[in-house]
Amino acid sequence: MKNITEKLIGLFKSGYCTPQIARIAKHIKEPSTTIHYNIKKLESEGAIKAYKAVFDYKKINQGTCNYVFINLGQDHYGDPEQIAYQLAKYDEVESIDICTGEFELIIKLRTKDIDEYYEFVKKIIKKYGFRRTESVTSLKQVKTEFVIL
Amino acid sequence: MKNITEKLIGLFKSGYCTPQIARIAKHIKEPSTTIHYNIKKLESEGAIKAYKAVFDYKKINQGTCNYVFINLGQDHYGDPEQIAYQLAKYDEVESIDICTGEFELIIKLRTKDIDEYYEFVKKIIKKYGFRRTESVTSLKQVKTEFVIL
DNA sequence: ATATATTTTTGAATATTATACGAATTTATG
DNA sequence: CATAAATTCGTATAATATTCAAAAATATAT
Repeated sequence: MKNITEKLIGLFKSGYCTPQIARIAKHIKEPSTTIHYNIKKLESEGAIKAYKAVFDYKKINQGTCNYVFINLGQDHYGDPEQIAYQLAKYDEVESIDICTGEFELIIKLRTKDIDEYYEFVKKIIKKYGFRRTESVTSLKQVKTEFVIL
Repeated sequence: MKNITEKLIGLFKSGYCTPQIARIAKHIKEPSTTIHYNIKKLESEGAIKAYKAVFDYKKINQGTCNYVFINLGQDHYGDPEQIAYQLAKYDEVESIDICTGEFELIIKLRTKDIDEYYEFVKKIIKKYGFRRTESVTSLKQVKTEFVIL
C-alpha cells in the first residue's frame, strides 16, 4: 500500500483537474473545438484560477469546520494583507477574507477534529499576536465551494 | 457570438471537470492505472463530491462577496436545515453552514455588485422572515476554495 | 457604407489521455 | 499459515484534447 489517496487529496485540493470539453460540447450542443477555444480564452484572461476537486470533508478526515474572526494586534493593524497571505499558506485554511466591520479577518478552517483546530488557533495567535479572536463552529455544512453536500 | 462563456461559468461552478490522471502519475511517479484505481475508489466512496473550476470572481462579474449571518425567525427556529437547503439552491450562495453561537446560519454570497447583493438579501428576508441578519463585506479575498488568489 | 483587421466558430487530422482488463503483488482475515 | 480481499501495474483500446487552417462573424477605421 502506497497511500496514494493522501497525495491525491493534497493535489486535488487546489488543482490537478481539467475541464471536460467533450461532455460540455454534448451538453450545450456546440462543437468541442469551440468549447476548447472559449475555455482557453477564459484561462488566458486569468478568469479561471484552477480546476479542483470538492470533497466530502468528513470522509477525508477534515470533518471539523470553524470560522475564525480575527482582530489584528496593533503591530499589524495597518497591514492586514501581509498577515492574510501568510495565513493563506496553511493547508487548513479554506478561505480568508479581509473584511469590514468588527473584525479584520475571516478565516474558514478545516481540521480533523477539535484538538487539531485548537492547536492551529493557538499556533497562529502565538505567532501573530492577534488582539482578539472569536470562533464559530459549523454544525452542518449544507453547501461549500458552490457544491451542495 | 454565442456567449459560450456564460454557459461555461455556470457549468464549471460546480462540475464538468475531471482529474488529470496522466499529470498526477508523472508528478508522483506512479503508473497512471494505479492513480486511476485510487481516484475511482475515492469517487465511489463519495469522498469526492465534484470536480470544478475556481474563478477570479472579479473577472466574471461576481466581484462582490459578503458574509451574511442569520437568526432564523420563530417559525423556522427548530428546523434550520430545511431553510439551509432551500437557500443552498441559489447560484449566488457559495457556501452555507448551520452554526453554533449567536447566529444559526452563515452564508457566503457572491454577487455582481452591492445592488445585486441588496436585492438578494431583501428577497430572502421577505421569503423566510428571518428575525435578524448581519452582513460583513469582504474587502479583499486572499484565498477561496483552497485557492490563493 | 465599405474595406480591413480582429475575434470567434468550426471541421479534419493528430497527439494525448482515460479506461477496461487481466495478471501479479501486497495486505487483511480467520 | 492458508485463503480472501484489496491494491498495483502493464498492455491494448477507446475516448478526448489539441493543433491547424479555413470560414464566419464581429469590430474598427476610413
